[in-house]
Amino acid sequence: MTDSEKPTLMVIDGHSLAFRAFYALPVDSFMNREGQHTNAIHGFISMMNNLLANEKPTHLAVAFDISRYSFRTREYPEYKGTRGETPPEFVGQIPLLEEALAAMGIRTVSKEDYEADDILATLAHEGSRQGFNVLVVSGDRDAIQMINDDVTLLYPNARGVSELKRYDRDTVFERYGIEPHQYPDVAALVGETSDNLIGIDKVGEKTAVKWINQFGSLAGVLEHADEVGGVVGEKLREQKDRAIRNRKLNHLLTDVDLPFGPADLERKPMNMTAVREVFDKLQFRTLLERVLKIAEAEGGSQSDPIDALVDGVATGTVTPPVRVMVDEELAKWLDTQSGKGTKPLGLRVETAAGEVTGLGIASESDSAFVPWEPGRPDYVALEAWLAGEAPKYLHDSKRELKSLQRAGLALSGIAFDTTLAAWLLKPGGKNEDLAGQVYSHLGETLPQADPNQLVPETEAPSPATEAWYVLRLADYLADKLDTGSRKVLDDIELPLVPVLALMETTGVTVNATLLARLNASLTETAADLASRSYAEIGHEINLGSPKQLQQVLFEELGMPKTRANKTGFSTDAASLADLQDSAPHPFLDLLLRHRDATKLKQIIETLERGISTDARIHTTYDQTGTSTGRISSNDPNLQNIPVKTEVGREIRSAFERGEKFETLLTADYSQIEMRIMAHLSGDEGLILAFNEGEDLHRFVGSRIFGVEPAEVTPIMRTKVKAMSYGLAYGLSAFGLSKQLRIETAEAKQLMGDYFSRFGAVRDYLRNVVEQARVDGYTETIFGRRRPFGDLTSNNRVLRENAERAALNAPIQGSAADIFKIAMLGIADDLRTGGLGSRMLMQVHDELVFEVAAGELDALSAIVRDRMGHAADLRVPLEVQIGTGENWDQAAH
DNA sequence: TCCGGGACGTA
DNA sequence: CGTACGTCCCGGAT
Repeated sequence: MTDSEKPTLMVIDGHSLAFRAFYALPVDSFMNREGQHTNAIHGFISMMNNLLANEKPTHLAVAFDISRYSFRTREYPEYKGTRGETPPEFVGQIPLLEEALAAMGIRTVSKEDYEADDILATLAHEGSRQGFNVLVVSGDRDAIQMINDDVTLLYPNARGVSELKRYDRDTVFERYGIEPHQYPDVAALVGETSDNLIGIDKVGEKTAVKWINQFGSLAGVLEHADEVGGVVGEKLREQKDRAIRNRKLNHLLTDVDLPFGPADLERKPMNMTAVREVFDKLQFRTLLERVLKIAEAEGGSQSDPIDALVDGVATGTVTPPVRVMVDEELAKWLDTQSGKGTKPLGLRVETAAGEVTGLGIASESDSAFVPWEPGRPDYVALEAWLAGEAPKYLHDSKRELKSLQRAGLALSGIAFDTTLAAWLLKPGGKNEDLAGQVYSHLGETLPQADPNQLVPETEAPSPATEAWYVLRLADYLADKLDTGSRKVLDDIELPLVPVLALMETTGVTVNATLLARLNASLTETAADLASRSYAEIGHEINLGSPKQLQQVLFEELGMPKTRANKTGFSTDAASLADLQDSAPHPFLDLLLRHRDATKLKQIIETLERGISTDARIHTTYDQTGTSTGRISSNDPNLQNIPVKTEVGREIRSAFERGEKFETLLTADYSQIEMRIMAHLSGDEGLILAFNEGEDLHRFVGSRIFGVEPAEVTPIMRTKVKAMSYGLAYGLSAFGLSKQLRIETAEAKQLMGDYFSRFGAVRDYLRNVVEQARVDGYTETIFGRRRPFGDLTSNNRVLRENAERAALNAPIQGSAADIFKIAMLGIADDLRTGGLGSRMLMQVHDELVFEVAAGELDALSAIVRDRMGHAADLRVPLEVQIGTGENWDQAAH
């Protein structure tokens, strides 16, 4: 067998390489959105990619130390004792690195009481005996002893891990003048500073090598110690115990008992979904591409997920044959499938350019494709089935419903939605399309037509087959849902689908003329502010460029440095306000006002782009857009329309009632999150406050400051308000002091006083986090769960972020539940009451309606009732209602 | 052309 | 060193 025919076993010392990477790459430049440092992971994976591409190992493992303690530290406690505390920025990266490697199909190994190098040596030894080419990748010089004719060492150079130097017998001899197996003898004499192993005084590499060559080995040297003359000879005789101890410690074990051998380390295919997920979390975009490329190259010969994507449905799965059905056959089939006691059917809508072109309908054993052409009379049965209550399982049902609606088809009986179910199970995860869900949940692959190819190599699956997969996914997901989540799905999310769809198609009238006028005026304002800004600093810059602003503020004007961010120093509004205090300059105010004007301009322009031909804006609500249970809005986002400033409210006033409608009506909950806190914490003081119906902040203020409610000053009220709201977010005394621009001590005092009066609130907030740490998730009043993993993380930033999110989740989430329940009730009443008024917008705790002529009182009653009774809490739910020609007027 | 970061609008 | 979002622009990478 020639070398090139031998399999290649690659074994890597994970810790030493990751550590090298950590110091080679700037720690501050590699951080993901959660504040997790990633430089070591990045460097390591980058090196890994190079190794995979260049060395093409057939067998591979990465070894990690479990701890810094091993049998060596037991024998010699000072071993590696010079190493300081592992930097905290490094520690948290190892588990993530292991996760990334696992996704890449790379095995990681470690063993209690042994160092990674021992595992490497054992595997190298075995591999060499079993006929492998062995590549050892390690940043530890002790690894040199493993080198022989079959074993090569790849050792990082001083610059990090991007370049690895190859050491084989010849290179070692050139470099040290000895055989690799003699290296530990040399090292024992010289010592190894990094391991805290002191050598013989006065003996350096040269002397040690000379002796070893002269006497063959350390044993030989010690035997002939008497023959060595001079001061070094004396030292050798005096300190030979050091050398003996060093030699004992730097000997790597080649017989560690491992539960597998080299042959078991054959490379596994990458799990592309997992790779994408992990790399996405780490925000490694370029690396992801490189990994994908490598996976593709590797996938060429063997069957792995990459090939499976091309080859179609994974072997072992038998999809029912697709029957094309129309006319009587379809009617008959639907009849037999959807009678009493029959199971739900999977439904999938096929569209091209937004138009429905066909439907897939599937049972467990049967799948039908129904080509769709509008107006065919023989679709009566289909239309009746779609519009009826017969249960249907869908993927992304709101989208499907809207597609059908555009084709003039009504859809009812949405009994399961795999998108919603997957979201409820993992509300922080990303939305996957059907093929993605099939892959990640069922481990199978749906063939995907490549949209970039005119003649696709692979044919897209029939909607009928897709519908069949929807059924299977639904079974799988339903099984994973706990009863609480299932109830949320059945009682809240699924019924909400048609309600949201209706709001989207209804849209809201926007006065384009008014927006255009506002835009023009803001354009002037912005231009004026810009030129005055330039005059202040003596030249023109792009005021929208934080980078150029930094140049002006901190270099040209020499202002004191603000809060640091990744690109330098912050120029956000809070920082600029601070600067106005410490280094007043007219430029600052002009800049802020310019920002304000351009921001509003942008919002207006985004809205203008969103106006449809019916003069209305149709947003899209994303029912799975948040981790807490809220709905998000996009294209355009109607949940962030300005309200706080005068000009902002002018934008709101462009949202008008539709022509045939009497007025707009807005309804919102007052202080719903605080009420939920009162309910959940059971704090008698807070509950009393709400039941008395008194101004909450005034009530709380009087308790905290020990004055009569009437004596609570506006300043006191502001402080109390900020704190009350902040509590539900996990606000710290420091954060409170910054927000209110008061001393930290005062903020501390304020919080202390608050908690001494409303102690149950503190107990509750604490308890939420503790419970979540135990359970691994938080739960809303209605059983909606949000999982948390990082509550037990060793990384402080991650852990504390998770803690704040966890304490907020039940509060924000319960409010979302309550609000959705209210929406369902209102939609129900509107429908059954046959009202012409319409629900238009949802902004978390506010609803906007269009009131049909003569329905104001009826609608108000419905809204008040449904919102006020959406949940049975220990405090009342207060609803505020306002009306007006436009959204601004309707506010209260 | 794409994408991350900064900034900022809302609840 | 306050939760939850979406969108814009800039500037560097591609």
